[in-house]
Amino acid sequence: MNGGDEADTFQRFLRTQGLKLTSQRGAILERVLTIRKHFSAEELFESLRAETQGISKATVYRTLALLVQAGLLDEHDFERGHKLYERAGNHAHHDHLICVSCSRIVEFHNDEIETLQEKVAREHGFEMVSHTHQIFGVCPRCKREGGARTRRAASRPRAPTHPAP
Amino acid sequence: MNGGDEADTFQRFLRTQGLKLTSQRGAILERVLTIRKHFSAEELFESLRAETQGISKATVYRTLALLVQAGLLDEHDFERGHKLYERAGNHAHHDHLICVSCSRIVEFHNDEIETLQEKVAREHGFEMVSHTHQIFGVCPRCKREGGARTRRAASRPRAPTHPAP
DNA sequence: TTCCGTGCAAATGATTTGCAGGACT
DNA sequence: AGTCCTGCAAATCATTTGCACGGAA
Repeated sequence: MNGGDEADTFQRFLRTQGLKLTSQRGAILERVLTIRKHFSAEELFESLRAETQGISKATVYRTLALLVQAGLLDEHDFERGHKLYERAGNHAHHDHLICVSCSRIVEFHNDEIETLQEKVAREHGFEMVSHTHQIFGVCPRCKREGGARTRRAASRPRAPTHPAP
Repeated sequence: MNGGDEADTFQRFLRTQGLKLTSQRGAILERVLTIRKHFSAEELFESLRAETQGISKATVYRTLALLVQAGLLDEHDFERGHKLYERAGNHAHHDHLICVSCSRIVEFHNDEIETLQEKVAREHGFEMVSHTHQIFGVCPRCKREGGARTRRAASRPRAPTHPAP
């Protein structure tokens, strides 16, 4: 579950696909492993552009896809037209609470909900494969401060994509 | 909860915004009210293009946004880069089961999950505003038939955006 | 008469892809 | 040698927007 393991996992994955571990892929993996929060392809690209002698955006996108396939990253669709990634495997499965004011993301896990989901799927004859569960709300800090804070692009006040329950 | 009501609601909404109920907006609302399932802007546009003397795609997009604001439609982000809409208010709140094979969408509602969500939000100090909950799996028909069926674009085998739980 | 709306086409913006020269095995 | 890769730029694709003319209140 440390970097070495994940480099090995990636290495192995690439081998099974007849692919190679290039310096760019190595640099991307290494950087990705240092990021603790959710990040976009763009952010990763910017972060790499500086130091490493430049990795193209196309390669970042291509490598992120590989890392997702290898099971090292999870991919989320919190905001339309803007995927976010996070390290997989270092936490147990979790879903997300998202602040509608500052876009902060907090992870949560609830066994009862997990169980109920399975049950719902079963009741409808579905064999559950995966799920997405996002709760949108106002985080404690924004409630306190009045909510004008913006961490990521909460500027365009994206109406929550969902009706209030 | 019939068409008349919703036309009134829209009319009223437009008035409060200083907007007008044009023939195009009327035609779009009318058509939208006849659709029972989830639909995309593109599909709505195609469906209108035929009969009405042609409504531009831009107007469809603009009007869909108004209908969402007016609370007459709910907007969902099931597939990346492809919003789907559905009539609001005629069913109680619900979430979705989505077949990973044929893209069929089945609605579900589970009070226990709803309650637990509120609880999770509260425990993290969030004031819940809305949520999105999608369960991906193989529907009964696809399980039976082997799953090669494609209703919508299940062609590009969009890897589920989420890790298996 | 005065905004509001519409259609058209061009602009977006994240992501993807075609291509040609490079690199690793 | 033979693939696999990368960087670049051009291509996608759903959605949005700028403009100039037509229309409802």
